Amino acid sequence: MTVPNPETPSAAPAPSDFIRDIVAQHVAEGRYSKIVTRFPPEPNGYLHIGHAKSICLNFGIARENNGQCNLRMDDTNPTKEDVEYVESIIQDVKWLVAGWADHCLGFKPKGRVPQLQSVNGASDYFLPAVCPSAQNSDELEPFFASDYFQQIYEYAVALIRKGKAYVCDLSPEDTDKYRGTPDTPGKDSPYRNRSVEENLSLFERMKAGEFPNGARSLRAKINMAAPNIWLRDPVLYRIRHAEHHHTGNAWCIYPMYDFAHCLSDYLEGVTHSICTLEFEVHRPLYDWILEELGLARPLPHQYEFAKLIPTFMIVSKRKLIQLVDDKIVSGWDDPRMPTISGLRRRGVPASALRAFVTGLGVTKFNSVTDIAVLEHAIREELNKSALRRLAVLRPIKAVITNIAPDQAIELDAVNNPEDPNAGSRKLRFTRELFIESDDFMETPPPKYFRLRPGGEVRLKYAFIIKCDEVVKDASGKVVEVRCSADLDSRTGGPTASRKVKGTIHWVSATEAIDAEVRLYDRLFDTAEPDADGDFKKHINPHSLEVVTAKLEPSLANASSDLRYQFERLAYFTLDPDSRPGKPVFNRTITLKDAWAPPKK
RNA sequence: UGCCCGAUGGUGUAAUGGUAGCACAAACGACUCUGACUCGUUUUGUCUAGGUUCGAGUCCUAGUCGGGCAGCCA
Repeated sequence: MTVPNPETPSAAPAPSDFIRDIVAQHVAEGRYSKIVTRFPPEPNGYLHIGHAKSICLNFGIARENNGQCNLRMDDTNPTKEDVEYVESIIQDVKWLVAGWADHCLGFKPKGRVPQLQSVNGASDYFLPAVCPSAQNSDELEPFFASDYFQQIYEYAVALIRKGKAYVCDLSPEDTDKYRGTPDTPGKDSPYRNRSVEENLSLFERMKAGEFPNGARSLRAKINMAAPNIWLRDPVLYRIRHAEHHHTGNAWCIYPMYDFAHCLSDYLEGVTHSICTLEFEVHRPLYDWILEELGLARPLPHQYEFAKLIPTFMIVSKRKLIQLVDDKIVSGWDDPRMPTISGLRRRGVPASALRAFVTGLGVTKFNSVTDIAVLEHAIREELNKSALRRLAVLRPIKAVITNIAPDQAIELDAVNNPEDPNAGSRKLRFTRELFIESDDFMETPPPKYFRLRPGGEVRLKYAFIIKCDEVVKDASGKVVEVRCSADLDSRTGGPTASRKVKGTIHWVSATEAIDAEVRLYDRLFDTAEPDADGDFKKHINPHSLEVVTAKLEPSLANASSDLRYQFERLAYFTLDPDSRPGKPVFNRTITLKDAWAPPKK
């Protein structure tokens, strides 16, 4: 059975942007034998919605060009990284890409490191990818920059031999001072002109662990007066006596991002290295390193785009960590978090996330994306796929006085009006019901077309009822409404077509099940929570409200693989906290509500 | 007063020298056994000043405004 995939090129035009234009041109020129991109997170936090944009760009380009996109841990800083993050990243990427670009997901055999090969007579390291959908993925793993430490070390030695790198004894503080500022040139390190032999020996001793952290570094010898700060003899290697999550204690010197990244791209045969705008000024260094090394195969090139900044969210790993550590949220996967795992738990389908980010486009303009665009993408997807169910979040009792206490009337209810194949189910109508407290008002404002004393309303899939009597408790609060049903008005009945303005949802009080329902809302109450640098001041106090709701009985068998629309309310998904007989539902997003009750 | 990048409705984005279009948002209306969905209508835009050209959002020059860069972070 093949279901038309709305994301296939035939159904929707492939996205176009300045990076895809460049790739298309390279394909036309036959510049590379295969288009290879990569998604290279540092495992020092969970992936968030901003990463989703990068993932969709990199995997999208791979997919559109029969290429591949390698997942690579950019793990060159042992003091900040952890396997917990490695595992969450793998899970999140697989989830986002599943059924869309998993055939392009580049992994490698476990433990495999770059192999020496001969290219045009030159020896050359290379580590090709395999794509897991075609292989046994238990034997595969993502790429790790740390798997290349030996090769990267050898490249450093090659640079030293060329006189293009030197060991510097300046302390980190002095290195800063010598660097100058953006508008004043730096000055040469006193160690800049050491002999190749001395550099080789010192670098070897750095590797052997003879020096403490910070005592020496390996630096590229470029130009201390360069207008671009990153060309002022940047540090290539630093000493870090620390255990690494992937390489253990094998190394005490670790390459810096700039040195490791371009070489990792090269080793994997990456053709297009796509990153965010802040790396633009690093590009000359990226190119310098690869060019100086005289490598055998075609070189990768770096392209930059503007990252995603959504309103009502913060997208900074450092700040996200604070939300977790300060227990403002329950964890990285709290459904209010902008993390991929949070969005997943919230009930956002991967396809909606993909549709959202691809609809954004790719440019170099620093923009702010209205959260409404994300919400629209979620509703659009869920409207097509969610099963409709009846549920009452804040119940008040409605007694239908002309139904006998032991009577139960079976009714048909459509599962999804947008999808005829979703079928229908039976609902049982009884004398005692619950209706939404919002759906009854004793003294309603104008244009309120729900239930009121003496008024009529249709109960969805059932009868038109009339409110005859209102029962209040001692404090005057309405606790029950007593109504009579027009028994001819059920679907298909003689008076079914009677015009009644309002239709409300209901559940049988005698048959409904209880469930914990978590009503999530935006985590922040202002569009740009970090604009004043103090995002914690702007936490929305109503970002989570928990209610015990009354659900139609079929929801006892809800599946965590499915999405539900509680009619007239919102979309929901089952939370992993659910236990047999004790379901927990998360509100993904409300339905749009064009009715604005008059404000007092 | 260094270097790099950018600027199109409220927001995001398209137009690759030839009618400024699309989406979201907003407003109004139609439909409705979901005040949902769907459909229709409407409002709002090329940063400024020069120049090239028959013709400029697009090319050139200058300016203005915004972002990035001074980690042995990535």
